[in-house]
Amino acid sequence: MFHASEEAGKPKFYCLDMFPYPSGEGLHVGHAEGYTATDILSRYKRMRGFNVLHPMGWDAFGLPAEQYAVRTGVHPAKTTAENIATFRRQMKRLGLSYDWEREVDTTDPKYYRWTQWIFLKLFERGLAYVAEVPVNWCPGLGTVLADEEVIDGKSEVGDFPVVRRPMRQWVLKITAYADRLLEDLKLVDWPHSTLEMQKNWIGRSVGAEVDFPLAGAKGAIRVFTTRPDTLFGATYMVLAPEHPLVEVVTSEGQRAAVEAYRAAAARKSDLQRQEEVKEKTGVFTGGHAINPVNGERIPIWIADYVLMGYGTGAIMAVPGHDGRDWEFARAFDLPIREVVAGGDVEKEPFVDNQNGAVVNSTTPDGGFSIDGLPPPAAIEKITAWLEATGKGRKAINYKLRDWLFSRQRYWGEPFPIVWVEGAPVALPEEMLPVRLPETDRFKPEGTGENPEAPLARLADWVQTTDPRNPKPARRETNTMPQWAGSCWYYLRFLDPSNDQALVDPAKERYWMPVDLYIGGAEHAVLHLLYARFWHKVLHDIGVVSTPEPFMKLVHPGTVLGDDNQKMSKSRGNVVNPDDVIDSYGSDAVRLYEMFMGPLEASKPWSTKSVEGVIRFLDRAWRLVVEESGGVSPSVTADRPATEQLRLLHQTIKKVTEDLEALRFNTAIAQMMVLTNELTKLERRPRALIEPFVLILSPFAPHLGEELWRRLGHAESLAYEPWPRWDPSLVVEERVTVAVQVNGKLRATLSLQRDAAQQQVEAAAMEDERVRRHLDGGPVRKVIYVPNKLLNLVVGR
RNA sequence: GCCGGGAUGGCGGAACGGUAGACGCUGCGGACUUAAAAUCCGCUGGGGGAGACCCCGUCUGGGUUCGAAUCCCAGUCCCGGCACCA
Repeated sequence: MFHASEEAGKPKFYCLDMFPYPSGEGLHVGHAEGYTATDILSRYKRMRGFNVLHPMGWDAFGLPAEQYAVRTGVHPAKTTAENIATFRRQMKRLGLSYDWEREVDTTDPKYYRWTQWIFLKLFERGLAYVAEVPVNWCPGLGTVLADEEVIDGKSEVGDFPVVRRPMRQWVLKITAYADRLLEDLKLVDWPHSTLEMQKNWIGRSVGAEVDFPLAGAKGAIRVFTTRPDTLFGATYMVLAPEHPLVEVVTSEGQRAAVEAYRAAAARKSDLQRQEEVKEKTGVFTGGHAINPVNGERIPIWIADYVLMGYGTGAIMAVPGHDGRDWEFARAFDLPIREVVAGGDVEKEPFVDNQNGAVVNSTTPDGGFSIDGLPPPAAIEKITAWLEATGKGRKAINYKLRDWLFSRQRYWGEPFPIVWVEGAPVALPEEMLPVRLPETDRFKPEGTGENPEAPLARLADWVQTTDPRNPKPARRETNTMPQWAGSCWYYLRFLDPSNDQALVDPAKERYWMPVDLYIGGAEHAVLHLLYARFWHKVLHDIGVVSTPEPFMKLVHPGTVLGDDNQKMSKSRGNVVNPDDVIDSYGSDAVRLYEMFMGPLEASKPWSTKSVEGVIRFLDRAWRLVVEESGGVSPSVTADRPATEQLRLLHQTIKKVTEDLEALRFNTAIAQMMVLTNELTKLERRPRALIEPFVLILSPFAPHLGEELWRRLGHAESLAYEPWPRWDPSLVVEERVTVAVQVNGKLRATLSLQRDAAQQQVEAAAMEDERVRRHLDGGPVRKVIYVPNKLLNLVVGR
């Protein structure tokens, strides 16, 4: 019934929900909110003549099913299939009009074959590589985690401690796309906060790289700074503890202290590091470097407030104009020098990079100076000079790191990679999919010292041959993270059973991009950034035609418990949609989800208020059906009165406009107004009732269809044309004009529409409530807004 | 600390710079009923008044304007994100 196919000449509408991880808990009322919104819109768009694609699928690889398997021995595939069945049943019960022929499941080999295929493309293009990288190792989970999966030094899943350690891992070069990921945010209509979060996550900053030659040794320390205007204020340098030059610069006398500090830093968990942010720690290396702008010999320290992963892993410290350097200098009694006037650097760092004037910044030979300039101009001038003299250059840095892409888990996509003599070799496309092998041991048994993925134990599977020749090879035993499958599922919906290509190009061009994407704000940086990255790679290799996948994005607000707290089992305030449907019906759940408040706002669930929307649905039912079940005799073939028609058309207009703007709550309120009026009538013209049933139907499809049938229609209303409103019928003949005296409301007058101003003034002057406040004084000024308001200004 | 978003009756929420509180919940009163439920009708921001009406009111304090919930400035509190990113 809701199958979509490409139809030339019909406008398309791709309406997508973020597909869920099918957890054992089943659907909750938070899911139902977003799904109802897209469903209402899909139904509305169908009636507006759009060719609507509205699919659903399962992000079914994931940790909970695997952990359940570890505990119980039940294969995750089995658990997953059961959970999917539950989700599907609940969705059907809610009347969600998905095209179920397009259902996809990321754990299906026919699906992950193409996930693996995309990985091969990434590998071919050098965007997937293996590296010894410092990773977030989570002993509790026996696996590594991406930065984004670590919250406050603990795993996002399970809340286990996480430590940093170097490990050989697959990494995707998302940083190669940093600029485009940032730039193309201009192309999409997304919530402001999400755009900001992505921008901050990418974290582009413009500055300069400057080389500080070592004193008494070969080489130089390269630093990145956004404040080259403060170069003359650098009084010391700091290397990250892991920085390779630490070996070189450390003096014999300091070696023991430096080694001890490095060892301690390596052992620290992220959590510990964070807790210690308040107090700066560090050790002098004994080495010195030469400040290239003034030839000064400055000491080199190591400290863990400098991170190896950002910039060059080394900084020039300008304590006068940087908060962290200032604290460090105070803690270790290092000199603080003012090079931008405007504050008092003895009391606090002066970090304003817009205002102030550069001072003490002239080369010893007097040949170059930025003194007197405000920081922005100084930055420009000195950067050009650094470049000209070969001491440095303009540079751009990103906070975004490459994406750690391997996990030591069973329940994920295997990599289409084998290892031959220590080198990764891509399997040819024809060998896909690389199926996940069967096992009954799901637990990662790795330790921090010797991480071992569950797949590594399956010797028969691991041992294989080089695809190019008979040489022995070992399979990659890590699996992909859960994000992999969700990076491109919106493309598979377009062509879900194609075994020749990820998606047929003609279908891709027809449906893409996604017109409306609804899903949780918790994916603002993770899923949405990764998916955009893959999409751009697919764009580069010609698989997709659009630069961005999701044009409009909306995050439904969190549905809170009736105690205004986040729903959680421990609080006991979780509402199960199945229960609510049992007692009130699915149309009531749909309607209430939308009536609670604006889609994007967080709002508390109130079962009491569900009864309010039930009353509305009952009233709508009784407009048409009498107690015996037959069509009510009050439904007549009468011509509706003008006033009745006006309210109908006002309602059609408001509901239509509100739907386009996703204001479901106010659309429902307007339909309640109409219902209340129709209820009062003893004779209800069919010409009023039928359009009302049609505009109600996207919200309450079960009720809508039933009423439509009883009104004598054999066909479903799902593809009936959406009612139109007549603009001339919408305007009222009589209007209420507010009369103010000095801006305060004193009276309201009911007048003929478009009355002349003199007429309105005259009527106002006669009104006792107005005259009383005019107090005999002259009317100094009159403001008149036609059909709305008259403001009389009196007094001096 | 930085970034983003909020704050309106007893509650959820409406409101192009122009009648604050639509719609719903709750509560109160009435009709129907032997009675109750359901349903239907009315009232329901605070204060004063017999009433006509009047005063106050959209987090706080200033400002712009004939007129501010709405725009500007300063602040308080709440929610979300980031957090030693040089």
